[in-house]
Amino acid sequence: MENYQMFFPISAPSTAAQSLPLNMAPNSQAFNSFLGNSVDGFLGLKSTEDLIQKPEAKDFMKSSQKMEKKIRKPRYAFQTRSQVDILDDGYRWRKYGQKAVKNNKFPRSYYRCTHEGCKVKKQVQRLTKDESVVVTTYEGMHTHPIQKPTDNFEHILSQMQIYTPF
DNA sequence: CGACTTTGACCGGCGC
DNA sequence: GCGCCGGTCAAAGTCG
Repeated sequence: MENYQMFFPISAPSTAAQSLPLNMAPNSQAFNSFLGNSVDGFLGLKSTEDLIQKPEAKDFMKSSQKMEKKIRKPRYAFQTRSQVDILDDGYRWRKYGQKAVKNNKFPRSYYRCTHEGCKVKKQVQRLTKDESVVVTTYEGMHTHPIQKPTDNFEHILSQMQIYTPF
């Protein structure tokens, strides 16, 4: 259970970031325990894998984007306690939208990775229940190295204000 | 001047 | 079929 810290898609020291294909979905037994109310700091993590696939049979002429086989989108949600919405994970994000969320007075922000050919998206939103909690939902995987001058892990942790109960 | 935000419009899916 | 809703586009604005 203490291995969840490697699930952060952030610029962990050197190799950890590259070997982070976010493949924690298969045996996600352990993650269910996160979904309850856990300690402060890292509040939860869940993957919504198969619920996302759309029936896009008729979208075959959506020419602008090549649809590569069946597009199933695994999404991974991280809940962190942070004062700021922008959790700098080492990648560069371009904001492309913002919408109000029902039952939530805070808006949700939509970001896309700016790397060429990288179609990773993420959404950031806060909980109405507890406005100090930020939910970041990642969609897709990065297939390229981190673009920023790598921050070290501790800097990021302090930025996210995570602590572990160990 | 390039990179990124902002923000209303637009669009497709879905429920009624 | 219509209207709501969640997600995306894109033009204009902002910032370093």
